[in-house]
Amino acid sequence: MGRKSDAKQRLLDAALDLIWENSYGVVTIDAICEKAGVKKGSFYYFFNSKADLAVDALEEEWQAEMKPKFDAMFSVSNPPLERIHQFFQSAHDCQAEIQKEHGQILGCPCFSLGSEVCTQNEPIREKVRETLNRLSRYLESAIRDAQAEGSIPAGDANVKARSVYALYEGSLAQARIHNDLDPLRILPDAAMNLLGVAPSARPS
Amino acid sequence: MGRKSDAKQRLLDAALDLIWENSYGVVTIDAICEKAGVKKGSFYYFFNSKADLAVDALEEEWQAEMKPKFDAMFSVSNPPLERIHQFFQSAHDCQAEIQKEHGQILGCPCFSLGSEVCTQNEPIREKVRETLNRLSRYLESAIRDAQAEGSIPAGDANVKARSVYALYEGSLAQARIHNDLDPLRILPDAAMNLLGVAPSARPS
DNA sequence: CTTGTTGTTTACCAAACGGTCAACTATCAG
DNA sequence: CTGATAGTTGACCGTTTGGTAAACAACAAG
Repeated sequence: MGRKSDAKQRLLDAALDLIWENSYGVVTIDAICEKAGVKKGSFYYFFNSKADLAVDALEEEWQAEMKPKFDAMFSVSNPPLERIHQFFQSAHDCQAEIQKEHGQILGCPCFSLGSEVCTQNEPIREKVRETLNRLSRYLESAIRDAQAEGSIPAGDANVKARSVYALYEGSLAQARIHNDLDPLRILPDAAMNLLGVAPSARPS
Repeated sequence: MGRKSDAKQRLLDAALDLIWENSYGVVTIDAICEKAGVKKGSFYYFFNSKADLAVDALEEEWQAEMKPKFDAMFSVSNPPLERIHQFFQSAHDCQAEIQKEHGQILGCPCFSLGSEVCTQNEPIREKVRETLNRLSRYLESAIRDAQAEGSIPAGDANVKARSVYALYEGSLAQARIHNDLDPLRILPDAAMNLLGVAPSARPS
């Protein structure tokens, strides 16, 4: 019934790319349409506004890219400290690859977008919050497991997870601002310090 | 010789306020002029562009607000751990006050602005870098002093400072996104954990 | 083949935007 | 008083922007 098209998907991809590389405010609907190879009339057939598109793009990105990746990375079949370490290592490796391609470290699209528009657009803010919370929960669970096996001192796992997560996002943003991988190189060690893991007990 | 005016200062103040509360990209020159009570012709008498104004506003903010504050806070007459603790405590207190006034936590204007425009405007990026480095140096010096007096484990003070600073900025941005003081409440403790300070040896 | 549904295109509009300019005004030095 | 200097104003321009609407094209089910 009716015509088929991948224009909506192309719009989602183009929008995320442009916003990630630049910023939400500076990316125009016209620019998204041009990058996606879609006329503006079609844009408004699929979405009501740029904010609408952004919310959908964030959800898409989580479902298609991030969730599968984190499900694998935080698999319970890995030792908890290994999961956490892998998480930070992967942040470094991903951004290194992005820097090779774009000549620029781009950081975390969700966090950058959230910090930019959280005072201006409630739906986007809510979607960002949701995504960040989902991510933080992976850390929290791994921390709890690490505590259970005794490789991390006791204490509120939720609080610890949010601290570690703040360190993570802060390091990513710093890397973006300086276009320098260094903050991400020292990140795994800093995270272990923050969690109180003895240097001798750390994954490589 | 000639006419006197505080229009330039009013423009700087208005721009910083608007960008801080919203974002760089969404704030128009017209809006800045209106808030400052200045006609657009005068704007272009003082500045060449919005980016120009932003660079000047950042420098102004550093010289007039931040530098004096940090010079006092990181005074060598305070014990080093006290300085660091006070730094994080003040982050909480400042944002609490802002939240009372604006109904919204605004975070660090320099970091938010930097993360937003660093891929689009080199002069702003450079000024942000400079400001962030200046700030990080206060931490680095305090950490070095703390190590010298033995209240913090040894290790590269610069690396430690940048980790702590990433935690700081990440927590501020998180507080902004969630409009929640919680990340800042747990920040002082997290910083002490990150620095490896024994719970018994911490400032109140 | 027809008909309803889904998607595409083009042209268009009004508002907002960045930026310019020439005329005007206040102030101070001599 | 007279310039020169520093700052102000309002009108204006071309472009970009978000947003609309109506005609058109592909497709599938009956």
